[in-house]
Amino acid sequence: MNIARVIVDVPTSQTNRPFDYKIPDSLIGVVAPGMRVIIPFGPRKIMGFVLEVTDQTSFTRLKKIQDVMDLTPVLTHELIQLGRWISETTLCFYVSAYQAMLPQLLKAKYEKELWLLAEHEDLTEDLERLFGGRGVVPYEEIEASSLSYSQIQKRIHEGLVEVHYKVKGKETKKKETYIVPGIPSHRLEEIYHDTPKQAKKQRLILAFFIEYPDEILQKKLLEELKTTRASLKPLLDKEILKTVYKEVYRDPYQQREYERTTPFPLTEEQQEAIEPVLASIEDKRHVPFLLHGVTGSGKTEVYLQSIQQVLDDGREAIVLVPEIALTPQMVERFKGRFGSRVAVLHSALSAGEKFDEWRKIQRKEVQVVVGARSAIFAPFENIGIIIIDEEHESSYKQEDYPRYHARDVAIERGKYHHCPVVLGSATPTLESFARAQKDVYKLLTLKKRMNNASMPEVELVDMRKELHAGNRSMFSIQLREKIEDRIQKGEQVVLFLNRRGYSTFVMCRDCGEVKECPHCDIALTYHRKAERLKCHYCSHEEPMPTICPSCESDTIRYFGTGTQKVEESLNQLIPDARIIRMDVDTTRRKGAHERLLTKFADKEADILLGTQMIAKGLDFGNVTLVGVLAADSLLHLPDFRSSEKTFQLLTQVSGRAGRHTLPGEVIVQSYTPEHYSIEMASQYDFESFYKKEMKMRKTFRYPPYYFLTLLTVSHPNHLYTMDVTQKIVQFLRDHLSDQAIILGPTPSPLTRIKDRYRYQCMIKYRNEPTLHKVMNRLFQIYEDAIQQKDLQLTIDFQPYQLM
DNA sequence: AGCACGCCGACT
DNA sequence: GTCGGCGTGCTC
Repeated sequence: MNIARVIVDVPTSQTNRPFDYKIPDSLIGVVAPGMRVIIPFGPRKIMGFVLEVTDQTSFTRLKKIQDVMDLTPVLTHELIQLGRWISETTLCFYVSAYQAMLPQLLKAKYEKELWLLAEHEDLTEDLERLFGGRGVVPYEEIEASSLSYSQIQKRIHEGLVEVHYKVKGKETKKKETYIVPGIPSHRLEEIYHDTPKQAKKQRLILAFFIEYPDEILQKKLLEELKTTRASLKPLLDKEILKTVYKEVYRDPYQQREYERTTPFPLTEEQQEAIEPVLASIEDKRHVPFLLHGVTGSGKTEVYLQSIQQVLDDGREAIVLVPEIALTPQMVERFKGRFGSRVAVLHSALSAGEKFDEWRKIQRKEVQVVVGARSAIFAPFENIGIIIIDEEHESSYKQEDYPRYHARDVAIERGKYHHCPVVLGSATPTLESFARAQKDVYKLLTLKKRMNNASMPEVELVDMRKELHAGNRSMFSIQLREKIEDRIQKGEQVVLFLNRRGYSTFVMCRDCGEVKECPHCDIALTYHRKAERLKCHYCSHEEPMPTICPSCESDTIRYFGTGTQKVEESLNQLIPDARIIRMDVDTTRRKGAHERLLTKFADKEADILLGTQMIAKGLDFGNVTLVGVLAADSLLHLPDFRSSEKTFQLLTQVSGRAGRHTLPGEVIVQSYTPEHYSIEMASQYDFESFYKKEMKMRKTFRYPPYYFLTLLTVSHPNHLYTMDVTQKIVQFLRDHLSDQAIILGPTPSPLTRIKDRYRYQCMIKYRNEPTLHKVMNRLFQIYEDAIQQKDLQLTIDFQPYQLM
């Protein structure tokens, strides 16, 4: 067993297969499947993942593994299989799938160095200058020097210098230094007596350890005895004392005290919902559940008690929460119940913090992980339940390579571990609800809110009528009056602005010219603070023009509604309102999100004004009014899910009001209040919406009736892009069944991004068993063009974003 | 990816 | 003739 099968860290189709390596004697028994190793590959050294250890190979001469990067495997047997499944179902490279499962910090980094071989007298003048007395220089320095790479090449051939490759990215654990006695305590006393009186500090330290022979943090010891390392050093040198390094975790939640909660008694409805879940945990049976519960119906308590059962059984739990809802409030609920048995993984953590949380999972020091999408890869080995809260959230689908959906991964893992997967939502996706109707998922329903609270009354306001009545502000009379009323009563208001499709663009009032990004076909967004225009797709930036670049008129202005603008007009309308604005700008700094919410919870403000990020998971008892400023801004996006998204968003936002004892009220402003998604959301009528939307999907042949696959072709040359897309469409027509509907080629909704033209082709199908094979063929056919001509093909099976 | 090998044009 | 352009193929 001295041969390792390794996936190399070179994401190309030619290297997307295992390579065999010999395990050197010194590493036999150390190298194990799931470990990262450093291997020679061609002339360089790179990282690789060990898939398996065998004694078979079809090669006569194997290179040796140079070193291991981990002492324990970073991928479990299950994750190795899962990675293969991901790469095959999403068409990505094996390495990319494995990389996606690990924290960023474990990604290998490469460095090249130039090593001097020759003696000084043999050096050419150019090398003398480059090295300047040193033996090694970073490869990048060549660029900065007057030497060209070809000259260096020559020197390498002459044997004067050599290129060395370094792989970085070993585990970086944060360590703390502890001091312990290196000898038994009776000997300490002897030494104490033998130590001369003038060595005052040394005697002090010895006396300390005679009294407390336990290990102590070096920093603490020095502080306590008011001394420095200088007096510690001789004792360490004589091995009377020893240093011990201990790994410490960068725990962002370490400082915080969580109030412990105990299970609440469940309502009858909750009891009914939890029983099948508990049963499947007990029977170790994989059952996918869809928990459809209205906002405030106590889904979380069902999760918590299911997890409790899993922990009592000695198993582990994964809870996925949308990034945006991973608020301190949410974390608190899990930490409050399970304390230090919980690890939290989300994007606001630093790379080091993420790694440390991951380490706790790997070492089985925690049994529960609460996290965003990528937490689905938590390296647990004995999973008892996987929960996906807010199942409908689009953030569970990764939008770049590998394009996996956390829900699919969860179900795949659930099958492996024979455990239930619970998908929870107040507004499930049509896909999931349809599966529940067909009994693919088992449906559990919570119809009542906790504490018998009623759903807040929703009032639709037709903004067209407001406009005709002469109200040109963005607040209807009703909304404005209600806000004033709540402020007077000392109650709080949440105002929601859906920013997408409502960004502030710049237009000339004279000629109608809209300022667009020179690299992307999209309007630039005006940023007030910097007085600049920015592109949200590439990072292009330019100053706000004072005159129109096309007609030189000075009437160029910005339009649209941002949270800043809403805040301003709110200030004018109700001057004594205290407003907290939450958007990307005000929450960028670490912890800002939490600070603002705490402020609001402490009633230091009357109004919380924000975008998407305030739609989820917030729970403030004093909020009795929710205002939605522009309900239909999502509705007009070129996306077949726009109605569904509108319905979901309105339902979620409405759920923010009246969660406790005070009754809540919601005002929804819209220019199309008669649209079924808005009307049905205002009545909390999911079933009717589901039926109506399903009909639409059937008519237009969209999911869940049809599967979709989106193929995007991009290249800097417009004609070439169109041409390739056309050929691809033809190829697909020739190779897929005549049941498949192939749409295209069409320009992508964003036709040009970063100076690349983008065309797409959409495939709608019900059953195409050869689809993956055909797509693979397609990649093979265009492999050369992709490598050499800068062509890009992206394939997204079951896309969420159609852009 | 990154590198070597190899075959063509334009220069000391 | 040779230096250097980049198309082609390989990495256990």
